[in-house]
Parts: sequence; structure tokens; C-alpha cells
Amino acid sequence: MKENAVPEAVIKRLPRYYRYLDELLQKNINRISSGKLSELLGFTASQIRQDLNCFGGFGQQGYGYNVEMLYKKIGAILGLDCGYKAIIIGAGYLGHALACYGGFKKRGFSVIGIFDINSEIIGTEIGDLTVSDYSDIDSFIDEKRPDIAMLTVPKTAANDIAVHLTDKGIKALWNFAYADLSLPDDVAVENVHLSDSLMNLSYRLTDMKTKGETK
Amino acid sequence: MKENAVPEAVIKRLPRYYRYLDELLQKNINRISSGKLSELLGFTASQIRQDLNCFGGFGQQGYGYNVEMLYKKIGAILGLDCGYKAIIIGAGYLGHALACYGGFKKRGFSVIGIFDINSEIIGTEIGDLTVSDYSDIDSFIDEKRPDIAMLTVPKTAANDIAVHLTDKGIKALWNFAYADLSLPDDVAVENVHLSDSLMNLSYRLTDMKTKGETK
DNA sequence: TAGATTGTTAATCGATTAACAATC
DNA sequence: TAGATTGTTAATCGATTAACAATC
Repeated sequence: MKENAVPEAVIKRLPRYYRYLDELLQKNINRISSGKLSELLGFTASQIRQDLNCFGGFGQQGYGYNVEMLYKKIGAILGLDCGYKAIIIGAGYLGHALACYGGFKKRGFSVIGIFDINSEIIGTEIGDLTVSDYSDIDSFIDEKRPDIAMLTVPKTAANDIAVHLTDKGIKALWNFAYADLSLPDDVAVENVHLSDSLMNLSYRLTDMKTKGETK
Repeated sequence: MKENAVPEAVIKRLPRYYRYLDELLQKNINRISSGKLSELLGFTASQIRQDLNCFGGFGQQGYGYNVEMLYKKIGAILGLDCGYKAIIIGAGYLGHALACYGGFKKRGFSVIGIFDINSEIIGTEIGDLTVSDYSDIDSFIDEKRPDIAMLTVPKTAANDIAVHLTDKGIKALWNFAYADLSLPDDVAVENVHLSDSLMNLSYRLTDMKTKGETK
């Protein structure tokens, strides 16, 4: 029952397993070997067996893996069956996009509130949510106990808000602000630094061009 | 002049260097040692020296690094001085968010067009751009020669659009659709799979909770 | 010159791949 | 049983860290 110290690299791959297993399920494929998964995912068969074995023997020699069982197991490992409730802080375009995206719901997350400080936005409707005043956040958290806060606020405001939310007991932050948050380490922070991602793309584009010239 | 095979891990760290060097510049700090950078960035001093040396000797023994010079060098390595032009395909909330975000401009990118197929959206204004009809994309590309396409379209449409754009000569795709694109390998693709990111956060939250119980 | 700090080599660590015995 | 495919150990590879001579 105690599966300690799963390598970070393995965790990063789990969502990808989950997505492709979902696709297999939808095609009514209920059995798969590490070799076939390898073709599909682009990981080596060896790596796949190694990865899955971090969590226990999910397969069967001579047979392979049961797709549905594997899908459920990985979902459970990822915590997708916990029914985590999320709030969005910042109702700009990005906040809107997150509120409207259906894919999260499909993976077991629910967005139960969206907040802003702009009085022109407060009260407007986004899907089935109404934008609330951020100054009401404390009582909301006390009542509804959200698990995850999605931060789509300007980077200057991000750290103060993050500190406040974690003081109120929120243990997971999905941070879209282009800033690093300073928080106690019993808080999970996942940064989505879009500028970093774009610069990475830019590097590779530039690198390809120079290699093309050299050739 | 030929600095081959820079490790992927180093590239991933470059945007972070760039961001913190920018902050140092804004504080008028123009000299920094790997030790100080280490405190700031959370990389080890050793790693920082190793990283920077992939591109040549930017520092000076007994002195450290010149912040402005380093900032410019890293910017150049990332291709930020190339003045890359981008188009956004998909003018939903996410497309809007990207179009309105000022941070890309600051890093040398310009968004020169935004496209959609929804006739209700076509013609509306987003910042200083007007949403164009995606069916006009070919002539636009021929005329304006954008370098990067940002894909914020439904996952079912993503691959076809990606293939079309790369056929038209676009060599870099920033893909926000939750799908993997099948493209020739002279095309740079950077995926932003937000669901993966959220599941990663979910894993860590879940993992923390179980560890808390065990303790 | 003496002190500081890089550039660079060597040692360590972790992750990936290969191989194969176990077993369904 | 024979064939397939896992679970797992060992080998390889790459990335990080430590150490220190070079040198500003």
C-alpha cells in the first residue's frame, strides 16, 4: 500500500497514459501490450512497463494490460476520483477560457466559483457561474472548501493572493501568472508560464533555421 | 560559432534565466555571480556555470557575469531578437487571452493576425486586431509570412489545421489543443496541454494528503 | 599581490534502455 | 504445451553536483 518516491519523470507521463487509454476505451479496445502502447505513446515498451510497475503489477504475463483497469488505476493515482473543487481567481479572458473548458469536468474537476475585483465584471455570468467579488472570498472558502485555486491574475498581484488563499487553507495552486510564488512547502504549486513555453518554441525555431543554413 | 547539441534540459531553463536577469536589470544591478544567481533562481551555482558555458564563456573569473550582456546573449539564443510574427487560429477566450497579453510583445513577438471560422466572431475587434475569416488564411500567409501559429482550436480540428498551416510553410506551432499533432519533423511544435498540467497538480495534492495521513 | 569567481574536469546521481527469467 | 508478454535486474546514458586549477 505504501508506494514511496515515484520519480517525477513518471508522474509527468501519467496524464499522457490516461489520455491514450481513454481513446482506446472509446474504441472498445480492452487489452493492450506495452509494445502496442509504445507505438501509440512514443515511450519505449521498457519504460512503460517500468513506469506502471512503480504502482504495482497492473499487467499479466503473456496477456498485457486491461485497458479499463489501467485507466481507472491511473485516474485514481492522479486523484481524479477525489472530486476536487476549484475556484478561479481573475475573470479575464484566461479565467473565462478555464471556466468554459469542458475537459476539466470530464476529468473529475469542478469549478465552483470565479472571482474578480473589477466591479464591472462582478455579477456577470460565465457558463453557469456568476463572477463574485474577490472581497467575499473568505466566507466562500469557509463554506465551500475548494481544493484548488486557479490563478489568472496580473503577476504583481499573484503572490499576495496566493499567500492569502493558502492562509485560508487552500493546498493547491494552478498559477498562470508569470511570477514564482513563495509559499510554504505543504502547498502544491503548478506553474503555467506561457511565456517560457513560447520562448522554448522560439529557441527551437531559431535552432532549426541555423541548422538548415549550416547544412 | 558552432555550438552543437545543447541539452534539452538547459534550453528549458533559459527562459527562467532571462526573466530573472530582466528583473536584475530593472533594479540596476549589472554584475552577478553564479552564487547569487543560484540563490535567486534555485539552480545550483555549478549548474548555472555549466549551463552558460554551453554557449561560450560569458563570465569573467573573479568578477562574475555582466547582467545586461548575459540578458542580451540569452535573448539572442532564444531568438527573441528575430522579431517573430505570430498568428492566432481560434478566437475563443483563449485566443483572446493570447491576443491581449502584453508579455509576448515585450519579448519580441508580435501577433499580426487572428482567425476563426465562426461568422459571428469574424470582423470583431480584439485589441488592435480584427478577427479574420480562416478561409482567407492562405493569402494572408503568402503576404505576411508569419513565423508562428498559435492554435487555440477544438482538438478535433487541430491536426487538419496544423497540417494545412505547415503545408503553407509555417515552421512553428504553439498548440493549445489537447491532441498530439502529426507533422514533419522540420516543424517545431510546443504543446501546452493544460489538462496534463492540472492532473499533475492533482497528483501532488493527492500525494501530499496521503503522506499527511501516514505521518 | 590576494581574493573572488569562473571554466572545466571528474564523480555522482537518476532516468532510460536492454535483456531475460518468470509466468500467464 | 508453446507463445506472448510481463516484472525486474543489469547496463547505459545523460544530467547534476562537486572540486579545483586557471585567471581576472
